[in-house]
This record gives sequence, structure tokens and C-alpha cells, in this order.
Amino acid sequence: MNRRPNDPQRRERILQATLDTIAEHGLNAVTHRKIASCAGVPLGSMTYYFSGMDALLEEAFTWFTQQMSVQYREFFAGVTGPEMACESITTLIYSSRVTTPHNMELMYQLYAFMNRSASLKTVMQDWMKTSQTTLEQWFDPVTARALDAFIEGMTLHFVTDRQPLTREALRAMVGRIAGA
Amino acid sequence: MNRRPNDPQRRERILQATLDTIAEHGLNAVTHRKIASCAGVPLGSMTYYFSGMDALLEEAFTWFTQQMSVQYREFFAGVTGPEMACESITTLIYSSRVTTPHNMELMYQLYAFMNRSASLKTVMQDWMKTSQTTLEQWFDPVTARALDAFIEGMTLHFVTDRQPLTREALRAMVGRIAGA
Amino acid sequence: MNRRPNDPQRRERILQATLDTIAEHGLNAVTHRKIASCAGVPLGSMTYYFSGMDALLEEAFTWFTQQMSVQYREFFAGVTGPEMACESITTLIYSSRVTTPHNMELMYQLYAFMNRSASLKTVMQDWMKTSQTTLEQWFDPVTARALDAFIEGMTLHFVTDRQPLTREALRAMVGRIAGA
Amino acid sequence: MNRRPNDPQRRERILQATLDTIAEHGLNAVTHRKIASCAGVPLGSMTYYFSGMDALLEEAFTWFTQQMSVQYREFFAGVTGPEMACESITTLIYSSRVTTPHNMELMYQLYAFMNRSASLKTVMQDWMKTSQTTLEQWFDPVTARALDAFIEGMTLHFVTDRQPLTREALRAMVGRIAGA
DNA sequence: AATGAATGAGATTTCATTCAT
DNA sequence: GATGAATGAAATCTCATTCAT
Repeated sequence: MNRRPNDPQRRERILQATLDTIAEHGLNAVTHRKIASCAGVPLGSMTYYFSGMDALLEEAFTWFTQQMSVQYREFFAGVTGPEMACESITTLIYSSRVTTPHNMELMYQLYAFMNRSASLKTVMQDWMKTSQTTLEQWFDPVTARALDAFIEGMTLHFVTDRQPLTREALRAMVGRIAGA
Repeated sequence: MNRRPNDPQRRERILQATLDTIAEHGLNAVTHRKIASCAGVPLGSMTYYFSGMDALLEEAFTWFTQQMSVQYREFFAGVTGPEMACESITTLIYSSRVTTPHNMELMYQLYAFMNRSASLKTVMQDWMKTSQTTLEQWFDPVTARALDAFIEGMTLHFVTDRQPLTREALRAMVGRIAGA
Repeated sequence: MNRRPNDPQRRERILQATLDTIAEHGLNAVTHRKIASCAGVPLGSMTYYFSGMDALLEEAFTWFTQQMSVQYREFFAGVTGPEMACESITTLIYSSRVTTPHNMELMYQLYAFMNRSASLKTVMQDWMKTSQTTLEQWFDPVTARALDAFIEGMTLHFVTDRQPLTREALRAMVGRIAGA
Repeated sequence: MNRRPNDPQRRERILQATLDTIAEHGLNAVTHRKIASCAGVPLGSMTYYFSGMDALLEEAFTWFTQQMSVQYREFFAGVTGPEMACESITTLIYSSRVTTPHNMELMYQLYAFMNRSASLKTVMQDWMKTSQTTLEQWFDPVTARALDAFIEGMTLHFVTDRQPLTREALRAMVGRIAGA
């Protein structure tokens, strides 16, 4: 093992490895060993950096939520009006660039884990608020919530469904909710 | 000599206990002992009735999916037209009678577990198909999918969000997707 | 491993092995592995029979205290008067039949551990009471306590001291405390 | 080039912290981290100043023995005759000024640890010799040993027993052993 | 000289599964 | 058929010690 004292990326690398391992093996089946091996760190590092499995999972999911939040916001960065927002929403769902299978896998593990941790639930609620606020730049609050929920549900469909909607059909539905 | 088991409900009782235990403790943290204790059956029953943990989880989730399917169908039983369907959808989401916290908890555990089991994924896809077909009685296929996705996303919001929508706002959004 | 379901001596065998391991290696250095190996049981048995190390130590010491109590009482079984009691006390200390190095080793480990466990402290106090009561058959309470303390201190001297007292000198000192 | 350490008391501070930690947590449960934290020194100091845990414990106990020896001697400093010695012994036991709960706690941890270390056993034997020699100033050797053993046993009673002896009763018993 | 981040060896503990009854 | 005592494999976690700085 290449000894690297003061490795500043170590913590983050473990967090990322935790997410990757959850995505690959599922929450039940995640072990310190698998994560350590995935992160390329010795087993002893796991509890040196994180007090225990629960703390690690909580922090990893919190980190994931923040990453997703950033990507979400960046996705709507250049949007200037409702029309353009609808296009972006459609692309968000359809392209799976943000809602990749990997991310969706984590999303559902996160929903499943959410109720085990009060602080994680708060993080989730804050995220939900943020994404609604983003959409409220171009839509009224109720519409923003509806669109957010639709994105939520539709992305699930896109990773599970055998025959997802076409881009055009999807765009039309987004337009309906937007009330245009 | 046809010997019937002493306790014919035992299998089902174990399945139900499995679901309850998952809902209470989360998929990671479910053990044979907890389930057996919850079901009030001896520990030995667990592997006597089910070949192993994975088989048990798979069967429990399949059973859950079927239960939900039935409830979903029953919910739309008396519906005679699109208008009434929109009302039912609104009530479905708003009342949390089907989408109880307990059921939603299981739903997300199920989504999280889905990718671990090919057969479970099929079950999920079939369910999705069924619920879309149900809605296709009153809506065109694309609209049916959009409504289904909206239900999906909105129920999540309702168990997580700090301030869910009012019934009226919800009804209005359903109406928009329905294209009325 | 010879599989013996319902091995009724298993628990006691583990307790005895715990005491032997403590005597051999000291409280700090006792591990489940060492005890299991000493008892000839698989490692998994340790926490199957005892909820954890602390519970095991507590029970082992409690058991030891009871054993010592019995031996102590048996030692004074045939005593009919103060004179004979003094002889027995002298022999108890001098012969090291009860206060063997093994037992004394455990005694001091026990004193050291006593303050970690309220219930163990109670057990110790009860034992102290019992041994005083035994001596009160032939001596007044204050004398009984003094003799008990003397036994306590002298047995330590006998396992530590380089040149212990002769039997005669010991007998004389016992006689003085007895007030004969 | 005589380089003196920045912190000349550090070694002693670690030794004292070791004793305090043993008294607080017990010999099993003492860790470098706890001691370092108790002494207010960096973790690295532990193995910088002491070659390892065993060496540290041995030195700490040796130091403790010396401290106790000094206190013991000081306690009998002004004594001029057997009568006065008996009074001092009584006070020694009864007042718990030297045999504080903290010191007694350490005493038993020490007895428990003694057999793990040949050099520590020697230290103990030397101490025993010293305390006997102290008493031999006013008593014959056999009486001195008996008194020493009595002190030993009685102090244990005083920290454990629910109802210790009164001062008068204690004094009377000391007097008997002294043969006055 | 002094430190504390890092680790490997080994501790405790959990638990799915087995199998004698 | 049914059970639960028992176990081995593997999990989590602890910590003395090392060593780059």
C-alpha cells in the first residue's frame, strides 16, 4: 500500500467509493471492505475517517444530494424563460445526463434510507425546496411543484419502463403542466 | 397420507412480517431473527419455508407489488370517465389511503432493491404497465403515462415535503396533465 | 468440531475457561478467542451464550465468588469451637489449599474489576458478609471481622512475600486476634 | 550537544495520567489515546517516551509503589513507640487518607497485574519489605508482618464493606495484634 | 526532537444457514 | 414436518504502533 500521509482527497475518495459501491451492490451488501477496496484505501481507514457505517452512509448521501443539487442548478443555468425551461426539463428527463442509471440507482437507495436518519431527511427536504425554488424563477409555486414531481416520477419511469415516451410526447406533457 | 401443514397461513405471515420489518428497520438491517420474531414463528421456519434471504425478499416484494396493484385497481373501480378519474387520482395522492407512509417506505426500498433481481424488475415493469393500462381506460397512452409518473412523483413529495400542496392545487395540476 | 446439540455443560465450561484464561493471561489480555480455545468451543458460541465480554466477565466472577464461598464454608465445616476455628484459619492461610495461587490470582483480578460493575460489587459484599457470619459462629462480630481481614491480607502476603511466616508464628497471631 | 526536552515534566505527567486512567477505566480499557488525552500530550508522545504499553504500565505501577511507600513512611514519621504506632495504624486504616478509594483502586489493579511482570513483582516484594521494616521499629518481625497483613486486609474491607468497623473497635483489634 | 495521520493485526460481534432431533 | 441450538464466515470496529514530516 502506497503510504500517503495527509492525503487530502482521502475522505472524498471514500465518500465517492461509498456511493459507487451502493450503486453497484445496493445498500444491503455494502461493507467496509468493499468500499475500502473500491476507494483503494486500507480497511483501517474506514473507521479512522468515519466513526461508523451509519455516519459514513449519512455523509455519503448528503454529499450525493449536494452534487445532484449542483448539477440540477447547472442544468437550468442559461434558461431565460418558461418556454426554455420546459425544453430544459424535457432534456433533463430524456437525455439522462443528470438522471443517469447510476444516479437514479442512488436516488432510490437514498429515498429508502432517508427515514433512518433525521438529518438526511432534512437534507432531502432542503433539496426539494431548492429545486422548487429553481423552477419558481419561471413558474408559479404550484406549477413548480407539479413540474418537480413530474420530473421525479418520469425519471423513474425512464430507468424502469420497457418503452419510455418519445421526446416529443414528453415535451408535450411538460408543456401541459406548465400551463402554456 | 396427505399431511397438511399445521399452520397453513405461516408462509403468508412470514411474507407480511418481512414487509413490516423492512418498513420498520430498512432493507439493510433486516435479519431472519427479526422477521421470525415479528411473524411469531420459530427461527427454523425461515429457511424451512424459504430457501434463503434473497428468495424471501424477492417473494415478499412480489407479494407487496401484487397487493399494491390490487389496491390501485380497486381505487379506480367505480370510475366512469376522465373527470372522475382525475378526482380519483387527486384523492389517491392527497388522502394517502393507498400511499401510506408504510407503503411508501416499502416502495422506495423496493425501487432500491429492484436492480438486484431480474425477476423483481419484471414484476415492477408489469405493475407499471398495469397501472398505465388502468389509466388508459380514460386517457390516451401518453397522457396515462404522464399521469402515472405524476402520481409517482407527487406521492413521494407528499411523504417528504414539509408543506405539501392543497387538494385544490393538486386537482388543478392533475387536470392540466389530463388535458381537460 | 464434535457437534453436541443441547450440550448442557457448555455454559459452565465457558465460565470455567474464562476464569482459567483470566488467571493465566490477566484481565487485560483476555479475548473471546482465548476463552473459546480454552473451553474447546467454537468462537461463535461465545456471544451465543453470553451477550458480550462484560456480561461474560461479570457472570464468571460471580460464579467464582460462589465457588470460593462454598469452599470457604466447607473449610470450616467440622469446626466446633474457637480453638478449632483458629487452627482452621491458620491452616486455611498456611496450606494454600483454598487460597491457591490460581485462586489468589483470580481474587485480585476480581478486586480490580469489582468497581466496574455494581452487581459484582454487591456479590462481593454479600460474600464478605457470609464469611464474617461463618466466623461469628465462634467469635463476636468485631473479632470475626478482624479475623476475616487478617485472612485476606495474610493470604496476599503468602503468595507475594519472599519469606512467609512459619505455621507456628501464624497460629500465634491468629490466637492474638481471637483474643484467647 | 546536550539537548533538553521542551517539556521536562512530560514523562511524569504521562505516568500520572496512566495511573489516573487505570483508576478510572480499569486496566483492561486503558488505551494510549485515553492516557494521552488525560495527560494533555500528543498521541505520538506515548511511544516516543515509552517503548510500549507494557513498559508504560510497568513504570507507572513502579512509580505508584514508590509514591505509596513515601506516604506510608511519612504517615509513621513522628511515631515514637508501639502505643503511638497502634494509633497511627488505626488512623491509617480509618481515615482513608492514604488508602483513598483512588489508591485502593490502583492497588488492586496492581496486584492483578503483578504476576505479568517479574520486575513489578520484585518492586512489590521490596515495598512489602519496606513497610514491614518500618513497623519493625516498634514491633518484633512476626508482629510487624501480622500488622502489615491486617492493614492490607482491613483497607480492602473499608472500601468494600457496607458497614465498616468503628474507630474504637478497630483500635482494639490493632492492639490485640500488637500484643499489648 | 516531536508529532499525528495512517494502518494492519486482531478484537468483538452479527447472523444466515445447518442439522440432530 | 418442524425446530432451535449451534456454528463458521464475515461483518464492524479498536488500537498499538509506525514513520514521513
